[in-house]
Amino acid sequence: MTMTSPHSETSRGPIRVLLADDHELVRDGIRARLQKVSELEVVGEATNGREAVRMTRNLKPDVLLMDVSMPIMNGLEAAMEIRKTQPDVAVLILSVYDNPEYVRGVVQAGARGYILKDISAQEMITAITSVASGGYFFSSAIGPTLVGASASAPVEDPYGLTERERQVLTAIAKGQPNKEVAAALGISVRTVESHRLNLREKVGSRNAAQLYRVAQELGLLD
Amino acid sequence: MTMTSPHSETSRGPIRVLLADDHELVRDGIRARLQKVSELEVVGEATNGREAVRMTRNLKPDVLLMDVSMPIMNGLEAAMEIRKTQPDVAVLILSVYDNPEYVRGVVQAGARGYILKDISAQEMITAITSVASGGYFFSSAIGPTLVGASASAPVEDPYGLTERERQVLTAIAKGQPNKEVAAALGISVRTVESHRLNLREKVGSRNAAQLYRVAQELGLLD
DNA sequence: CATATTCTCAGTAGTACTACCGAGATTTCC
DNA sequence: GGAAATCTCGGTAGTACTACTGAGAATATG
Repeated sequence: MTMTSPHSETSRGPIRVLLADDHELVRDGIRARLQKVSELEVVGEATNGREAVRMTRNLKPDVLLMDVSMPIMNGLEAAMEIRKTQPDVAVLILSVYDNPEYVRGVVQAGARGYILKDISAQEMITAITSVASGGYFFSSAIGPTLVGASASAPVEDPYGLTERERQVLTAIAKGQPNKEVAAALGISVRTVESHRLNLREKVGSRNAAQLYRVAQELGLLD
Repeated sequence: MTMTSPHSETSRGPIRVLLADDHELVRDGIRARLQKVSELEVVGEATNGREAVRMTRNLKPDVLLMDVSMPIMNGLEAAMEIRKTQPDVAVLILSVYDNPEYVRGVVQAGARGYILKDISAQEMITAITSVASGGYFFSSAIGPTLVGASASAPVEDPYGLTERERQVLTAIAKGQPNKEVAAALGISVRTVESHRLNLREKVGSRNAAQLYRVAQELGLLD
């Protein structure tokens, strides 16, 4: 609700950007891109999270463009630290993962945006401008996960569940007791129990309460 | 994953914007704001959702800046229609509600952004540029709800749970059996059972599997 | 101070789930 | 054709959860 004095490039000169990435090549690439635009100014480069936090304190940039995976302190930890100590700095997370399980955590960590490394120069500039002026920006590929749903890609099943097991899991997650699941699938209660046992084994949960989590994780509940 | 040919103002002239709001005053205000920027061009104005859909088809704007509440067809319905028929058009939703229960629905409806009417001119321009270039944009006030959790406001508990009940629910959702919950809270198993019973009664669930859902809904699991 | 709510705990009984074991039928794959 | 996986079902036993009733103690609430 409370705005943290967003940057407005029409009023206060160029947007000051601090880069944080452990790969020099990437930093050079970003710098090359941003140099072409007069509204943006790269004021420093950090090679890990801790350095990013320290440099943010000293340089007071408008935007911190930061990779997630870095040695010593990763981007998420750094983002959390900065939210606490330097809330005026807009953190824009850069990641290679277009399977963005992270997005939720990223926003919770206080970041103002999440962009992928395959983003175009134009989009990157737009993203920086967006977060600098007080908004949240996300790459287009991120969209579906913003609403929690797994959307198009039904999530690569990390547990190796069979089709039948998924059916049973879905029913269980809806709160149906074994008896009803059995009736719904036209099999015996014992069979459902078997599936249930296998399910818990495969996903490593101790009881029914946990199965809901897995069902949701697998996107079986939309 | 698939990009829908995002607009890039460096390559193809001004961003073509279609306005949709049932209040002329608001449209005039937006138009006045956008006119000051050469990269933006207002190509038309609609006064309701149906008109917005039709004009989108004819004018093929890059961005449709649309109010949520409009007569005949509201912004959400229009957004869904446009996603189906004109997926290349980026829909940016304008709303007065800073209590953004809508955000989830807005994104699901296919919109690429959600901004509040108290937004500054600069931010509005940034938002339009953002969605035009393929990203998602959200006003800063929207942030907390992006992650589902209510962040600052601990979610209005719709069930009227007591503090103790929330503690028990949290433990149950983590998969702990009653015995462990009892030990963790320093009470007897019977008491935990009582709480559990009351919980299921209050939230209307039949078994443990469902309780996880509620715990998550209440934001007890972060 | 009376009332209500919350939190605590117990008895009793029934239902549901968990944990093993084994095993036949079917399909898939090499 | 044999191996492997899947789906099916049963026995037995123990643990966990559900359902209902009742009730004392502490804490708000009026």
